[in-house]
Amino acid sequence: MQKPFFWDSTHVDSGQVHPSSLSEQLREDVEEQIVTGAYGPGARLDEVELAAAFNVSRTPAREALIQLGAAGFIEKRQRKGWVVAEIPANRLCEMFEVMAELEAMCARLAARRGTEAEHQAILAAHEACRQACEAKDPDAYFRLNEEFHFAIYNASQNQFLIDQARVLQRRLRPYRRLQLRVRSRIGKSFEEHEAIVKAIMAGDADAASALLKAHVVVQGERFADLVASLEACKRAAQ
Amino acid sequence: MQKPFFWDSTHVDSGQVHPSSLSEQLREDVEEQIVTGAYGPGARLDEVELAAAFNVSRTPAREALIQLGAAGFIEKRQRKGWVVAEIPANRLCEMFEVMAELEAMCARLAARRGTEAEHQAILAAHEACRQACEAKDPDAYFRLNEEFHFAIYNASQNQFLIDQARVLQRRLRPYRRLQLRVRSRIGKSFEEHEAIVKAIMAGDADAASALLKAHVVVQGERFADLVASLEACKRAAQ
DNA sequence: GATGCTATTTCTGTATACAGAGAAGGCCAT
DNA sequence: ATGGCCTTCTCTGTATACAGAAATAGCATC
Repeated sequence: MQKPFFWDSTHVDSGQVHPSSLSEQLREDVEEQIVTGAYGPGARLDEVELAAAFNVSRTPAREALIQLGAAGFIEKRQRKGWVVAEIPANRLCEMFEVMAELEAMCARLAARRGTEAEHQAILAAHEACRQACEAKDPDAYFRLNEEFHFAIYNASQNQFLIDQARVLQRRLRPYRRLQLRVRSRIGKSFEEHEAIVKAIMAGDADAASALLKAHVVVQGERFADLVASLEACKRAAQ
Repeated sequence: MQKPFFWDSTHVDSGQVHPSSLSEQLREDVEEQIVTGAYGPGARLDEVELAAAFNVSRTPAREALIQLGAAGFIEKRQRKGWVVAEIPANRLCEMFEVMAELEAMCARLAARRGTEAEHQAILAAHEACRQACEAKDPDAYFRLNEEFHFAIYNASQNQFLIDQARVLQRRLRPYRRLQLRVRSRIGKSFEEHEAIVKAIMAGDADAASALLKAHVVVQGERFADLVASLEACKRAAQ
């Protein structure tokens, strides 16, 4: 291996306060890989392999895996090491159901007590979505859609809720990405956004909440339709 | 220290599948201490001290702390080690707000799709609460009240929601315990339970949801009233 | 040829050694 | 006496060594 070098200058100068240790660094990197789908569900994460890949010892690798495990991204199978969590379809539906409720809560609070600046941020994110929608750019829409939802979270005036929503959103991210394939969804999605934005701006908390809940739930249901093909793909990939 | 002895027989024979490692064991024990309030907010958790207390090396102690940190129970202060999370009052209010929403969701689903057996379990838990209430036994009520709420979670038919609700309930537990001191609260709480149970049994999802939300929110508000004294107590204890 | 027993290897949890960075405390100078 | 600097000590992150248990494979026996 090598002498413990602690963080080299490539990391200290980043704007982030975070990555003060190799384990943190590793956790972030691997989490990103999982969230973007680079490590698919069921992928093995061997601690010694991981350590070798990052040129560190087993200790930080282990610590990173432990953290990812605690966050639910990976799970430890007895005597089989860590694997990226394979969330069964029904569990995913449950997660979408909860996500819908959290987002609905965000929308309600955003309508009721979001600041003018936060409302403007929602509008701006919405307009960005419009452009991606009109340009029929699914990748851009996927990204901007997330920002739109984040803008709503941010207007809730409840930091804990914001954190929870973002965490769950992140866990669902690799699965939501699948929905890109359903092209017609984008237009529908944008229309729904439009109604949600109107309700929030009008201060109609109940409408905003109901509309956003339906918006997310329909994603979950659309997703459920895709589950079968996902399972098939996964089996084919193995 | 001693030779690595792995789990001694005191742990394997427990019904649990879990505590296959010292770090797990440690995590559970320390979490329990935090949740019951034995380690109050701000308490330092030194990894070498902890290791010594459990007669293990730093490694499992570290791993336990990392897990607790990932779960939000403790936080790492730079150059100051781990301390039990000191959740500011406003953050706690936010957490109660989210808790209320999750529980309301549980109640709605319990009313809508809880099984007969699950409804009976709710009734049974409610009756147990009644006895503790009539016996004016705050400790028993505190415990049975939790079971009542758990019974509602369990009737939601959404395992992910159940898990999330339990996790958040657990994080809030040390703070809810404070409310024991407000004696008059117990009778009120029981009355609210009564209404909630009626709504769930009647299948009135909206009423069940609204009532449970109000029930939790009021706890949060009551709690907020206590915050000042808590802060005072904490400072006095230091 | 199949099955069971044993030996070896691998895997994972734990202990320990080590090194660098901060903090603390003492010393010198002004 | 006080402020700045240097020395030491502690604290924490990382590497590595080690040991026990399970998996695997090879061998022998039926």
